[in-house]
Amino acid sequence: MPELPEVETIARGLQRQVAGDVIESVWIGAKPEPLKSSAREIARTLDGARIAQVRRVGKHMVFDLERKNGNAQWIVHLGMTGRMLVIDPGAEIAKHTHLIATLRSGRELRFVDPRRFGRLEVRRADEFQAPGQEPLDVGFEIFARLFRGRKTPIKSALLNQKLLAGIGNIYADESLFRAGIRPRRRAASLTRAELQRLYPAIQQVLNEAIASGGSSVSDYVNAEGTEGLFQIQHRAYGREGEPCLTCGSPIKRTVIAGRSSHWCPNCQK
DNA sequence: ACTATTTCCTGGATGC
DNA sequence: TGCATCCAGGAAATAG
Repeated sequence: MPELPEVETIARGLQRQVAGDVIESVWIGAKPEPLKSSAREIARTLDGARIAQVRRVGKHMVFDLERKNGNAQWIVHLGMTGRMLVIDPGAEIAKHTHLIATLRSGRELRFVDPRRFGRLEVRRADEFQAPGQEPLDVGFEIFARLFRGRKTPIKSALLNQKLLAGIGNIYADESLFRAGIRPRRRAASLTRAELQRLYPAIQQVLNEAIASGGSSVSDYVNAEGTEGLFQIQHRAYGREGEPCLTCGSPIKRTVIAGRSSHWCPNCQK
């Protein structure tokens, strides 16, 4: 499931491969995502546009587009199973391909998403903003203030994109494990000392995951179709019943806010 | 203003 | 082997 490190990896790959390229034609399938902009509007905006830059904002990918009729942005959210691939036109069209952009270089940009939780949207240039703070950029004081007065479990707060943009279920569990904090703790109950552990834990786990090309748990691959490697370094997520790598206690799994949460009953307080 | 719950969607895993 | 059921989860919608 693409979270910040996976989206960052894909965006870097796309920046390397398609920045400077020009979209010459656009096909949108009959049953695409629930689009946030109309199919016609997306096709019209992409058609003829030069891809100036591809970058990540939260869990979103932003294509900055240069157009004769005014610059624009193509914003892609991959949801659970979305893939944005650069492929040769001859390649077979995978099931659940919802959009194909033909590039001047002769390649194709294909958006594939079986579960259709992804979202596509176009906007005028510079309109799109992250819904919350970037975890890798935010300063500690602003970070600490995000949780003040919040009764919701810290796990839910970390998943709330309006607070921090980019953290999903895997990296929330991994960050809380590293910080030694139980996922069900009320966000406001975290002491300053705990916040001072959580803040670098989030940044470390995200940076290590980016360095490993992300976590491939189910569907995630980068723009070249290659899987990430960080899943083998998970210490909590997906390890229910397995021994804690620190103390040996079996990792527990509980459901918080409808999401499975993995934690060590001994190391996390 | 918050918080919790439900809904969307398909493929893979599981159970009988 | 086949069929039904469950589960995964990001975020918007809905309910409290």
